[in-house]
Amino acid sequence: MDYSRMCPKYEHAAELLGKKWTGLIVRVLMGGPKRFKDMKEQIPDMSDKMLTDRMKELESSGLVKRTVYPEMPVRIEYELTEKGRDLEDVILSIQNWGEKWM
Amino acid sequence: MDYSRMCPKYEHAAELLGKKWTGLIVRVLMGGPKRFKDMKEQIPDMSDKMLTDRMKELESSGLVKRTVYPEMPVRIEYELTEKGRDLEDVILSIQNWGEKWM
DNA sequence: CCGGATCCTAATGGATACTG
DNA sequence: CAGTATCCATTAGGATCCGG
Repeated sequence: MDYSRMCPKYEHAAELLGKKWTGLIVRVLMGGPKRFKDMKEQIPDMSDKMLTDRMKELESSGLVKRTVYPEMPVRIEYELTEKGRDLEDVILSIQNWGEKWM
Repeated sequence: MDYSRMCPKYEHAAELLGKKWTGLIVRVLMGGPKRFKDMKEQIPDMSDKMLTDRMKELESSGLVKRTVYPEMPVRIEYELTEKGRDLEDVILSIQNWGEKWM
């Protein structure tokens, strides 16, 4: 049995979730669509670069949808896709474990 | 609302699980106590150093218990603690999500 | 058998300043 | 408002050799 080749999907998912800020960002988006500045307000310890980097990752992983509203000034909203919303169970189970043991 | 200070336990847990090999190691140990060489066999892509580093982390985090049997040659076994075994739900929920979406 | 020690590279995290 | 760009420090990951 070779676990390193057995569970690539698991590994990929875990590495995604384990990156710093990712879980917090997903949690914020669980509250509905948000703008860049909204997220900065709710996670003030995170730098602009980190937020930008993570949003790009989340978008390219299909967890988040980015919509540009061509107003003036331009408005951009981020919202979870179904794939992203489906993470809720995972996040709750990590949360429960963390509360119990950390 | 400041999420970055709200969820330190969640963050810590997620970063632990997100590190490479950690999930696989815990999965292997779910099958019962294992020796160093057993784990290398089941996760052959992982280097000795990675296994050593992860086992130390897991031990100092209280997920794994290390027992030395003073035989000749010395035998060392690693097994999950209750804290470690309690991760099963978390791992399964990541697994389910990964299978569905990745 | 079970690592430890060393060395190296790549990836990540972050501070700061700037822009359409 | 919603990012870029730059630079720097730290960490993670890994190859290889060594030792009780």
